[in-house]
Amino acid sequence: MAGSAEDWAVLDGHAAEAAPRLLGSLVVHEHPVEGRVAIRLTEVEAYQGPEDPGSHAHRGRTDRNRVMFGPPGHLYVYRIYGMHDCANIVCSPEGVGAGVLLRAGDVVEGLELARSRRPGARDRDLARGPARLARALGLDRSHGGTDLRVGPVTLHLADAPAGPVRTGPRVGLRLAADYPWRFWVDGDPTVSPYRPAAPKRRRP
DNA sequence: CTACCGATATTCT
DNA sequence: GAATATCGGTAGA
Repeated sequence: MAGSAEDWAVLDGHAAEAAPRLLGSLVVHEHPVEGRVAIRLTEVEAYQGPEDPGSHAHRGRTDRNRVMFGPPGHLYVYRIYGMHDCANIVCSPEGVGAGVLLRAGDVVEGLELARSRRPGARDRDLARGPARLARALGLDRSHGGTDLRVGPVTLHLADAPAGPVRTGPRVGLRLAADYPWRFWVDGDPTVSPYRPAAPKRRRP
């Protein structure tokens, strides 16, 4: 496993400081029968517990978010809009609920397998968006709570991102949309397109 | 490339 | 009962 103990300490502080450090890092899922897919992260978002109205952890511990209140360096997977799963890395000391959402990346190993999991998608779209990334990697809610030092899902921290890092508002949030806690590698084609939060639907 | 729209069920009030 | 850390299709510039 790459990354010294000192490197992993970055996951034990504030999510907004850990997030840019995750860019360029590798997330690997070794599936027992299907095989291995590795993704180099190009876009992430920080969600910092109680001080962040946009975080699932803002109102305290629940059944869904309890993993975020556990030890850092574990996987938090949630379902959104009733159909998609998205993966986060817990980035806070035990007892504090915070994490970093894996928004996009580049498939650097297991291209064939990733393609088979995302039929019809162009290669650069395989992991372009949080639910797409989770799907290309073969992740679902059953992987919630995975220790990323142990597997089958592992994190390999990079020394530095593959290019200059940019910062801006997060995607799809109505609450706290102005927090500049989205981080991405500037100019990378796998970074997801920006979409503002869906406006409140008119009542019938 | 951007913009809009509908599908979907889990989660929390 | 309402909201949602999204995506794929279609339309248009």
